[in-house]
Amino acid sequence: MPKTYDSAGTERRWQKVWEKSGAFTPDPKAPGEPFSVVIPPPNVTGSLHMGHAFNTALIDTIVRFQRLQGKNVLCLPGTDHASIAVQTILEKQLKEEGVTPEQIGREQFLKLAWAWKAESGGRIVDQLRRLGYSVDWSREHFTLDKQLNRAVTEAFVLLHQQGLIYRGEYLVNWCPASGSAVSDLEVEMKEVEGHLWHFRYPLTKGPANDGTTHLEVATTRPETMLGDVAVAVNPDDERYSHLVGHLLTLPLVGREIPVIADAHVDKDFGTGCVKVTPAHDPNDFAIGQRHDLPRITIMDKNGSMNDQAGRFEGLDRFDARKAVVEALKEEGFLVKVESHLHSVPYSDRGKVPVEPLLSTQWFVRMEPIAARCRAHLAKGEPRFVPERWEKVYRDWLTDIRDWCVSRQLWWGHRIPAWFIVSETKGQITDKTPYVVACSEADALEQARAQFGSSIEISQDEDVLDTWFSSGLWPFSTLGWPDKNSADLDCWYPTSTLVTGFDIIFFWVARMTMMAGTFTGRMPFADVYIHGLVRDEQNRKMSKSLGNGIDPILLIDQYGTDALRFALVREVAGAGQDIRLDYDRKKDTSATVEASRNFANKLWNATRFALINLGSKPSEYFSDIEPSKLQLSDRWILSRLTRINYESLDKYQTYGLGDVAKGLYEFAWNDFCDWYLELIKHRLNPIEKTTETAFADQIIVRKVLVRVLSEFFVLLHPLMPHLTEELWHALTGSSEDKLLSLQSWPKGDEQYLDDDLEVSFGELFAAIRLVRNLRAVAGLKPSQVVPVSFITAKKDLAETLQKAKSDIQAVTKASEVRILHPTEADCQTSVKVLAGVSGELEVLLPIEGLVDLEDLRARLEKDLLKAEKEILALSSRLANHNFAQKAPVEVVSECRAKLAEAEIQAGLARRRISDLV
RNA sequence: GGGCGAUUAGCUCAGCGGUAGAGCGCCUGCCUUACAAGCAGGAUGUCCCUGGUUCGAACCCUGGAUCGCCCA
Repeated sequence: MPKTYDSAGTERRWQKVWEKSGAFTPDPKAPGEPFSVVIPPPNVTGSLHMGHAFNTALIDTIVRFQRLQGKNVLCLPGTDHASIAVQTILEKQLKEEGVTPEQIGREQFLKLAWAWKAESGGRIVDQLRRLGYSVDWSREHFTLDKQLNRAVTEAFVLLHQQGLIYRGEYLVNWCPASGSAVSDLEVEMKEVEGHLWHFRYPLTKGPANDGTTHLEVATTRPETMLGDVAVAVNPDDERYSHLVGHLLTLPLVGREIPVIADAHVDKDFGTGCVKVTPAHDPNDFAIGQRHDLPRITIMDKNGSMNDQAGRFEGLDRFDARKAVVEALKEEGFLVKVESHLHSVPYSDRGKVPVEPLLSTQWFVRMEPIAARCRAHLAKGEPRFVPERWEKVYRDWLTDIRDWCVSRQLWWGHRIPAWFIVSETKGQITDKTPYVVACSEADALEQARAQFGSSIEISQDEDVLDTWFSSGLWPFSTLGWPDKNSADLDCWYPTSTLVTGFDIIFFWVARMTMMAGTFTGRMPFADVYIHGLVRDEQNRKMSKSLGNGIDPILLIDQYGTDALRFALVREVAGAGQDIRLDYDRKKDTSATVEASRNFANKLWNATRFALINLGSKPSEYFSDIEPSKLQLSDRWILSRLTRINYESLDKYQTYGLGDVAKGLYEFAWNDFCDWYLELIKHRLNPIEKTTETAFADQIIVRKVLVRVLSEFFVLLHPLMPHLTEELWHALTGSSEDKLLSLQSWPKGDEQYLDDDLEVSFGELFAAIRLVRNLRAVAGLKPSQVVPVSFITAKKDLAETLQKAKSDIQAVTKASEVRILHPTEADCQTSVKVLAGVSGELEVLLPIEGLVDLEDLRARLEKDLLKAEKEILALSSRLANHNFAQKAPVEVVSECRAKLAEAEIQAGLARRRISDLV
């Protein structure tokens, strides 16, 4: 074995072996409780980012753990077609070539899109493989593949049959950049420093009774005044109530518009007069509905002014704003301009302000669907981890709005609706009748039944929101709508969904709604919500900021296992964002490097074991006879059992960060730093020939392989490649026997020993003290000196006595003596180096080498600490309330501590006076 | 406007009623035949502020500050 672990070669090799073995391709008929996870399908928009790596690390850890529990585990992979994102990329590419999508046509465009999918999707799938994802690639799906298209079509038709889909003219969020409607969720509100313009709208029939000649309105969007159809005031606003019903003349346009009263107008905002533009503002749209006002659209779908805008026709919406303000100013209607901070809706994808635009779209009626989810949630379905996200989810379901599902794009699931165009002279208008069907043939049949045989139909040009297909993901990928799918029977509902909080509404809620509607069940039992990976400045990683950290770069440098371990280890506070440190100049990450070092540590610990196991390591995988164990063996076996139980518990309750931390500490501190050091002298006994030394060598080898081989199972979900490699190296198993498919070790309860672990804590403190004194004395590692331990504590003395040879080895002692304070020789040695730990004194009899002042300072520090503790403890005990009200065990513990501190102080004092 | 989260060592974070921890960084000494990606030893904190509950608060409750997020 080489001295350092080669992650790259090892990882690649096991990834191939795993995939070839079919270990992760489960059989629905196999025994074992089913456990299933569908992965959040990454968009085929480029390459994997750190968020995917994080999500993958968590899912794969869970899934591999469940496999070790003997479950029949399916982890189903796939990718998402991401309509808008992909279409945007392609359009940009075409634009560079000077071509528009319209010029090449739908068919050709889709060919390009599929080519893009093949390339980008392929790259992403390769990257998922490099993360060591133990998914079943034979069941891979793409949200736009045939099977899923069938599911989407079926779902749309069923929703339509149930009256949950409707088509209508509404104000939608129009993204001029992508040329499509987007849903409410795809709109992001941004605080923008804008202006509030005040205009004067004159009364049409001259001054009113009180002499009023005009009303003053305030707006943040002056260009929309071209589409104004009224001015609204609050009915309780005495300033204007007498004017309600009067007509105003709209400047620049000349249209006569009424003054109306509407309770939703805020009297205190601006002038209390609101211009009403139903076709361009959601609030105004509502006012328009209440007052039966006309809707005048003044913009086209590119965001420029249409023929309703008169002389402003053709101007882009932002240029039109300037022009309208200028014109109003020239004609004397502009009163004033104020700075004004307000929220502007931006398109998530297009990164431009969304335009509320009147258009005919398809909608899903959400309330009845959401109500079903709320009923499930009341029964705890699904269960959110951490719990607090449940409220977020419930609140959204409670105040839900209908979902605009049509997108004016080509890349996506085409809406299965056909217009009977012959009814409207070959044109598709808002009034054209339509049928919804699973196929064109069905549609034609339906249409003929309704409208006669000589009709012509034409399919809707639009596609569905990508999330519509993602919403079906947990069951469409398992075979729905097929009635008899073995996969669906076995693995649906799925066990756990793991995803970021940022898509609870987009995805989690859509899946529960779709699943509730089509399967009558919630699609997963648990939802494990994690945070986002942020950059070193705590910023969200994003393409536009260019602050993403490429996981592959870190994998190349430190290995997949190191990256995975680092990510999971940081996640202890579940649901919290994690910040990954990163040096952009050097492309290094100290956090991941630390995990890489951990991997290397384990590599070397195994290497050490193999060096010391002789020619046939496999001989030591046999039962351990407890009677032959030494104290340190019992101690490490106790620790092993404990970490086994703790890890099991934490894995099951999604405490993955705790598992990682616990295993790290066990391996590095308990096993490497202590146990391996304690047994070195037994593995290489000086008197190799004696019977007892030989027998002891065998037992220690057995313990060594037991601890390591079990530990590899416990760690395997977190560092799959490394553990698979080391487990094979240690056990000598052939490649067709995989650690990935082993069982979780049940843990040997007989070794759990609290008292032993406590006394080993004291033992370690004593050893540290010796080392410390050696450092003070400036002793070279090679110099051996005798060491005396003096204590009145019986059990501690016993432990020390039993571990005497171990202590001698790790303290480089020529001789170890364990003495009771009454024994004379400890009193007489004046020229010694002494230290105090708890109720234990340590003496190193060496002369001349010591800096006495250094030692005095040390002892005085010890004394001070002890005295401080005595003060704190005794004053607490002096408090009657404490003695009376605190639990007895706390009080007695306090007394014990005080006694110990007093002994310690006494020892320190005496040693100081001995120094002279 | 409503809600959620965070605030602990220089940095990243654990701890969530019994008097403060880890990793990294830092200081000192070591190439001690598993590992210098390492070993041994060491230093480091008004646990954001404010009241309160309690024998006892980093932890629970009031109020506030700062930062971040979600929904209107």
